[in-house]
Amino acid sequence: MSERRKPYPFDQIEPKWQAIWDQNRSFHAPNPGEENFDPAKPKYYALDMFPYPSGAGLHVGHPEGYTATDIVARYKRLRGFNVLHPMGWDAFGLPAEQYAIKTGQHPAVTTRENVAKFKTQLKRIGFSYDWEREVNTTDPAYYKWTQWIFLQIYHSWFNPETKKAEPISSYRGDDPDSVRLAYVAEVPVNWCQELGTVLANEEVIDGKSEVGGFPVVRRPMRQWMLRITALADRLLDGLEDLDWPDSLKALQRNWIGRSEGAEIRFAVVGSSRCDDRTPQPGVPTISVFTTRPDTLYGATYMVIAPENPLVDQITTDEQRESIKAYRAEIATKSDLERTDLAREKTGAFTGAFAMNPVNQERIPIWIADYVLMGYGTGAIMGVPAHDERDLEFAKKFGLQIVPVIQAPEKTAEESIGYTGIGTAINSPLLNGLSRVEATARIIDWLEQNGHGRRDTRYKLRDWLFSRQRYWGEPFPIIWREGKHEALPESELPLEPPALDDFKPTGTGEPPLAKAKDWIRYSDNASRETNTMPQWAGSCWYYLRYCDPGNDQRFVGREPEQYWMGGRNDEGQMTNVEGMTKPEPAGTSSFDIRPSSFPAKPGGVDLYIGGVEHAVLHLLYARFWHKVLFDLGHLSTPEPFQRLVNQGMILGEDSRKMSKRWGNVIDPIDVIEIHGADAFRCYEMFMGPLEQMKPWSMKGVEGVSRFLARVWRLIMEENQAGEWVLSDEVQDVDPQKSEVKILHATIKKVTGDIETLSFNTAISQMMIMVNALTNAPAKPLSALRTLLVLLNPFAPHLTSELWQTLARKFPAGSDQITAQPWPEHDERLLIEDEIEIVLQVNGKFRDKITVALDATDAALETAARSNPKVQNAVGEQTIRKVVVVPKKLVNVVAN
RNA sequence: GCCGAUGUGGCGAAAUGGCAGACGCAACGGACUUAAAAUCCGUUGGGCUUAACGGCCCGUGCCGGUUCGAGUCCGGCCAUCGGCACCA
Repeated sequence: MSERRKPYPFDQIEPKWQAIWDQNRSFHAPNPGEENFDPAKPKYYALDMFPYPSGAGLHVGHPEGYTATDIVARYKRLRGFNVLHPMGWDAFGLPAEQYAIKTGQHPAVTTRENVAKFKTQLKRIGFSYDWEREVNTTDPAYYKWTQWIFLQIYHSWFNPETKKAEPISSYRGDDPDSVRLAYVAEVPVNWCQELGTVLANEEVIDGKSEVGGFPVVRRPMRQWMLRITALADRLLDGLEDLDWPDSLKALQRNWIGRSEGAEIRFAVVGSSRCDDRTPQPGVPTISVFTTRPDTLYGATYMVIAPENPLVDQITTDEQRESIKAYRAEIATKSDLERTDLAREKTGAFTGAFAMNPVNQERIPIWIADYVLMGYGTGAIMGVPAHDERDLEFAKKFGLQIVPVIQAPEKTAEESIGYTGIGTAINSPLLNGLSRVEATARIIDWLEQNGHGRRDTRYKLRDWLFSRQRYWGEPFPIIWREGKHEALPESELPLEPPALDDFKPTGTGEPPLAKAKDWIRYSDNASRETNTMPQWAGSCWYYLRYCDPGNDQRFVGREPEQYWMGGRNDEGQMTNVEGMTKPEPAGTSSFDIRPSSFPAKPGGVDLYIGGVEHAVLHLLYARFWHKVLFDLGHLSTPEPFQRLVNQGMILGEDSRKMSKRWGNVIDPIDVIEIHGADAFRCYEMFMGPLEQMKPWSMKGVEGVSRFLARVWRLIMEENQAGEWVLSDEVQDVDPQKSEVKILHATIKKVTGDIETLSFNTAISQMMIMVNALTNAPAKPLSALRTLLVLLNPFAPHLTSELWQTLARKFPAGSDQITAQPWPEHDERLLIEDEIEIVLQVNGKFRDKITVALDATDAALETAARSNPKVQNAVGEQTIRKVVVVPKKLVNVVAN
């Protein structure tokens, strides 16, 4: 077969350089105290979301973010940073186990194979990972520390006074188990029969499992929970100083869902007489949560959730049958049906009445499924005049509607249904007040009279942390006489038992329960049989990278403080004490000087990954990080300072890549044809990183042509068809125009890498290459600078060309990775003559070339005398002339 | 319904409030070649007009506003995508 001629020999140079990088440990980042550690270098931590190594291998979506971080990592190294750029494997979890059940192969085996496959593929793309720091969440040496961190959480509680996680020993109450950050609760969970496990709320989409799309039902079970809600405020407020996309911060805020309002207590009163206002003996008051306490006078009924246990206590004998019927009807409905917004409101009257504490009105108590047991107190006050749902309900059941907020320019009657900001009416204590004033006053009143208090509620639920699966971290917990206790740290890691049959039992009992010997801990104690969810390992992997081999601690203090310790970015290196770099080491391998840099909450300088992890991984990891920070194990309150979501890459047909459409692109196929450098550059040239964009093979060819042009700037084919250094490459001074374009390119590429605008950086380099292509002599200095600029994007090609140049023209080093990043000289960008745009009434008419120092008056004169300007002005009178120095002249006429 | 993105040629996209469409793809024309591929050079938003050089008008989802000047800023719509959704 006649092999299609390659535009340049990437198939030879790419493996060559990958081997050299491996041998030279080119991308190994030394830790403080290690050989070759240079304390004068600032650190930079560029992190990718590590992949789940599936059997399918990489697709083109994976390397998009990876290429972006790799470019930044290589760029920062050239700028003199000590760069941490690691990779690892998030390998516990459902898909491996599902596959194992299907094929009978142990998940450890398939995981090993898949990791090997992924690693080979990643290496072929030429990523500059420090593979000596590779981590794998399924490695006992790794999950030993996942289990250890769980124990730290288990041994902690959230102290509401300090607003911090603290060791449980600081808790003064009598029931520590009720406040632990890891606790056991009998809770209604999302049970998936098909997967044989419970799932987190986040893993359930529209009543179906995110993995597999199987039906999910609610069912009460004993589960491990993590008290993430205790940190809700901290997680919310901590977003403030992070360099994350606003849209992503909004997603997290939304998910946490803080609502501020009041809890109000309503006494249940006797139902026998219509004027009976005495509290029912033995019946507790009903608490409601509302964000609109200012509408309390308009509360004309109450609704409690059908599942609320209070229903049994308050229902009157006359209503018992209809309540029972309604509850039975609700029980048959799925969550999906129940939350169908289009559905008409339903409900039933309990026969009981409550007393509105502010005006002593007797109001009926209903049950209805539009009130959810899981939010607030499972009961609401109905204010039909100023809440859409309540209004709909009140109209349907003929309940009283009293307007208590007057909308601007409307009558009281017209204000029914108004939910905006207005003035309080029909509310003796509040009349005339604005919403803010009324809310403050009624809360004061409630607190003073013992009817309620200020309160904040969250949509966020505690994190359901246990799974009934085999392929996950076992809990380091033992049960003795019905009580849980921590496994001693000395017994970590706790490895799962070797099981031949790891299928789910189907009963909700975890597969680990089958390992009778393993479960038995001692005569009177047995092991916990649940496993942790997949998110556990990914909650802290970025910390392990800092010190992956440490067997004494989950991460050494010094490496953690070095890599995570604030953001030592250049922008901040100049403004404190005139310092440009951390001072050289003293007695320690380096000095930690937290005061030297303005505090940044996050430690990782750049974190790139998919937006699908916005509320799962990114929230969980922040939660663990904050707990570990509070407990004194970490030096920053947030894990990730700067976060970017790469956009999805679609198939050539603009549909989501999937086997179903047959539009999946395999990166290795692309690399076979065009080489890794072209693949990398194309992925970055497609468009803005954050944007969703379709793949185009033609586009790859275009970028490949660009790289071939770079190659041919420097190489030519001799008679024998071999590539040799071109005679046109000469050690001459570049021409003036070439100097200008060179410095413009340095400026553009440098700025664009900092802002991750890789597409425009590449386009500028194309412009420069196009300009050099037909130059009779190719100036060596310009070529060398170009190669350094292009190196982060196309590392193999530029390494090879650099080395080739160095043979004929010896430079400091024949390794391009040892070169400093070039700096542009602003003076070389300035021209002596400058183009001025002439406009008439804002419309472009002509452009003229004038001396750089032309005065405004001279520009105006030139514009007025320009024939095209005169023509456009015609008979009109010139009213005004706007002169923008060095830019344009706009003649205003009419 | 609420929150958040996005809307520019045939396509992917550029554009500190100052020449809209850089760069690339596709298409077309030319050079080289016996020929093709590759490579190099050129044209390429739409319309009107000129024998030609050229000239003129329109154009960044829609409507309005601010401004000497708006793809960009402000207000109101429409469409597409994503997230949340009876959250009190």
